[in-house]
Amino acid sequence: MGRSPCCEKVGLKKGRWTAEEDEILAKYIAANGEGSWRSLPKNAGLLRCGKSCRLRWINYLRSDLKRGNITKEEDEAIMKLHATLGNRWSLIAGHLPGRTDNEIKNYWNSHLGRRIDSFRRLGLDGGDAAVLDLGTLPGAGKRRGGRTSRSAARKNTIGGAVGRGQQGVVASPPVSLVQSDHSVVLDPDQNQASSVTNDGLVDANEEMASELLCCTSPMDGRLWGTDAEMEHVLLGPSEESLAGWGWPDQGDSGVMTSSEERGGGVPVTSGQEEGGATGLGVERGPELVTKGEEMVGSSSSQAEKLLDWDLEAMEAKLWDEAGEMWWHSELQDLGLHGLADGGYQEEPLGSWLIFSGTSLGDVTALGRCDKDEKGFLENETSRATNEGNVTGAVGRIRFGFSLSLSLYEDYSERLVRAADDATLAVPQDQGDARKRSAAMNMMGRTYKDRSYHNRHPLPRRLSHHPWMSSEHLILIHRNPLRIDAFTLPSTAYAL
DNA sequence: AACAGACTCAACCGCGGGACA
DNA sequence: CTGTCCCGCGGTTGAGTCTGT
Repeated sequence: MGRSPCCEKVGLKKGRWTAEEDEILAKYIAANGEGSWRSLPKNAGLLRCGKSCRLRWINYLRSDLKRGNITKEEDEAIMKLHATLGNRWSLIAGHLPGRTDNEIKNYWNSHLGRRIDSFRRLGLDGGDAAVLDLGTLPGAGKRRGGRTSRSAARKNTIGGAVGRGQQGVVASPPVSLVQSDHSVVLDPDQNQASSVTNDGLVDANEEMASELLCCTSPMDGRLWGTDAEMEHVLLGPSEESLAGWGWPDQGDSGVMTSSEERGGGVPVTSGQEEGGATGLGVERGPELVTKGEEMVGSSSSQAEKLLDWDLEAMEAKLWDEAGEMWWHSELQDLGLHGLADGGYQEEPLGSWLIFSGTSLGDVTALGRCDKDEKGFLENETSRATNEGNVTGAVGRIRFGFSLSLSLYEDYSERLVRAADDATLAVPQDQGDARKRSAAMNMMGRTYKDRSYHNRHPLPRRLSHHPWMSSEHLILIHRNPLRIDAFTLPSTAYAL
């Protein structure tokens, strides 16, 4: 049976609300209270659908709404909450009094995405300084377009002393997962339960969300504390377990071992910290911090199960024949031809698989790279990860460019990243404005190819890993088999 | 000055789930 | 147990505005 419409649509007004309609709605709710949205328009004399009335009230007319721009504190809170709760805007809004889910959603989709683009990055050589602050580049971080002025003016004139009815504010749950050092350490058993039951998952994440807003320690951003958590990230709610893989005991100190020491690749940490300290207490720029340990071959069969995920299928799409065609097209679209003969050289594929995800498990980054590309790609992946949402990213170095490609978003999103990466490749110390301009202009390219979504579906198996957070990154090394996990300190958000 | 397109954000849409008969 | 109503949520759209060329 088809669903009945929420209201009789014929003859109802749509689109922008007028001041008169706002006044009618506000007066009616002041007199009668919220609720009964279906019957409200008729009773109030509005030619609007009940849903539209509700939306207008919730998002605009309520008297307790904050007016004005998102503050820095709110901005940081949104970042942290999103890392934990994902796109559950209503929950996030519940932690930000006076802000609506719609407002936060819009803010995230515009401001924060832009913010991430100005993310300070680490150098390829693991040196001290960030390579480039995109925020200093032309166009970066610059507000363009929009209707803020008029909108703000309207907001200041509309919505007066109307009462507020019940609203779905989420009460802060008791904190139970946090240790005194402010790092969140989960009991593996609880973690298991949370992975299995959706309810547990929601509760635990909300608890973490509340705690994240309470913490002031530099450890704020840490969500993982145990290898058991990583197991669940990797294996999800599956019955399979990595138990027996022989995870070395790291304790909960957060002290991590540099994968550089084991793998001989580019240092993951920036070099700002001697001795492979955690970096979680460092106040300057974002850093990747290794967390994982070497995997020994005794449990390779289980490891192979892990690697036999749909990751394999995805890899094939990305890197095998079809994938190469795709790369070819991609590069041509970007006008990148690298080699003198107009072609480009296929580099030997490395053995690193990289993936990461936003909170609640949407994988946001997947790729693999050669060992010597690892450091930069990790940075790239971390950036993609911090961009959050459902974006997937595949990074690779070609001709000095690191292309980041979205698996889920449309081509324009991918090209923005690619252009952004190209910008990074521009020698800034030379002040070559022309090259910079060319690189930045690539950001203007837009494509709409939704079919890509259908051709490259995300493996369901990788979805909904409860402890995946935008602050974390996992790398799976095939030979020798090893899994590294990285924690991005919360300072990564402090731009 | 005109234009293209980037950007914001209010509003719409479809769906899921709870309540209830 | 089933069907319906209603609410609320998250994703998406597109009008309006601004900026760069």
